[in-house]
Amino acid sequence: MAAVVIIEDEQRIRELAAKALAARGHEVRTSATAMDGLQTVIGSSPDLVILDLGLPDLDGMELLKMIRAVSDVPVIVATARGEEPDIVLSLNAGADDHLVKPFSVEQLEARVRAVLRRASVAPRGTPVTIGGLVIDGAAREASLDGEVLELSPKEFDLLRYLAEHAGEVITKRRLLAEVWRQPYGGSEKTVDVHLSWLRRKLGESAADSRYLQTVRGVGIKIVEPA
Amino acid sequence: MAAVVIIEDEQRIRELAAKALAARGHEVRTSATAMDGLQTVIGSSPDLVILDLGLPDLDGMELLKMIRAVSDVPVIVATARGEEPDIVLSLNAGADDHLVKPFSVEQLEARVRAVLRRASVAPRGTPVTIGGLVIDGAAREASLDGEVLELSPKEFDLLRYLAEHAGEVITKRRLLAEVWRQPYGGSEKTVDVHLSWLRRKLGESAADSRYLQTVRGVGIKIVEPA
DNA sequence: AGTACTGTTAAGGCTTTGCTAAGGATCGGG
DNA sequence: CCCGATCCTTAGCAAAGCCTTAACAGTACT
Repeated sequence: MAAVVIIEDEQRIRELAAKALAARGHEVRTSATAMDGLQTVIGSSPDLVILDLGLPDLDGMELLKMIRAVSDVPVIVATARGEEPDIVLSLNAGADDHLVKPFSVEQLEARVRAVLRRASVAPRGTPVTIGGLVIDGAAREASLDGEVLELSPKEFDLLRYLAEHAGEVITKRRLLAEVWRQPYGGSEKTVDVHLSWLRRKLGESAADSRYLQTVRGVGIKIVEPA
Repeated sequence: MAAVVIIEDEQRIRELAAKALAARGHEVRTSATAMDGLQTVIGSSPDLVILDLGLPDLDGMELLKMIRAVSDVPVIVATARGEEPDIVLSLNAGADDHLVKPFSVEQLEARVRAVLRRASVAPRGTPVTIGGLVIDGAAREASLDGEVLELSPKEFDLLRYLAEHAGEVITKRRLLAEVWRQPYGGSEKTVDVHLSWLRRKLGESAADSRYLQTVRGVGIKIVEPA
């Protein structure tokens, strides 16, 4: 299925989670400390990390940032009830989802499934093609009708996300959550601006667009031109 | 069933409501304060929130706005008798329904059922087809006999709602409640106008209609043409 | 014929979106 | 460690599109 690293100091929870995920066919590695966990993440390039923020040897948020510094691997953070404020911080620091302890095995599995599904939509390797548009996630390069586009990082991420959900209307809020990794705050105007830039680089405008279609009152979608 | 968060400072009411909903098979979490409530909502991603507007630590309306800023979760607001003006404000602020305290357990259950049913009707999944009409919720696109229709947001929502209840007569009030999200105020005339536009775009008129059939004195229904 | 309900059209105001520009942050090179 | 370049965000205005209200016309029951 997928390789998962669990970083959690409480033995009971660690083993419970490991067993549950292994039973679902995942390849699980566990670490009881932050330092060991970081090594494991670096060494095994997992598809998913489950990280307890309340580790004894290092503040979990720090570890999260360290992981983020070396990898884009999806991270689900776990906090004890009462530490909820950390959740928002961690999501802003790049976590993909969160669990509040104590959590049920079903909860865990559901979150893992959701995050893996979200992540595996981008099976880094196969470029996405929409009409004359080719988006190569591995090379981080996009081209239109054979011509390479000069996109900024955010522009590329935005285009890729839309392309991976081609034909589907995406709200600006969802883009903020998925592309900007800001599920809560953030201004939707920011998305407008990046969309405008993207349109320009794709050689189109809002009025005359081949790929990027505004759906007023809802959001935006990318479509294959007629 | 569904995960419900109850935010209510009066212990008696809180426990009564929690017990009633738990008995109906819901997974219930409760909070006595606004701040705890917000954390719980963020932390547990519930399917429904029941919110008392008369909280001690923060104006309920503020909390409602904060919840709305981070989530589309349906919210039922509760107010004490005499605070009715707040109801209108709260509905405008994004509440989905309301209860006036003291309320009976039956009242509560009925509202919860109604709101949950409403929310789950739209599991944006596969396109709905009625004769030559195809309504694709994900793409927010409708087509008639293969030709894409240019619909405004409200027109699309209206058509989709009717299509999801094909063959069933829907009152204008129900449309105001479900499509316009205005269970109380709002003019039914508005519905007439949108229906008229919809008919035009479907290439029909009230007299000669294939899909949209008026049922005088009751409402409107969409049918598969003979 | 009267009445209540429905259909249609037009106009005004409001919301949403598009785009430009400026300020500040970040990153890399020197 | 500093400087320059790039990029992201915020702010603001202009334009477009949409929704509601209102007024009037038509239609089916009584």
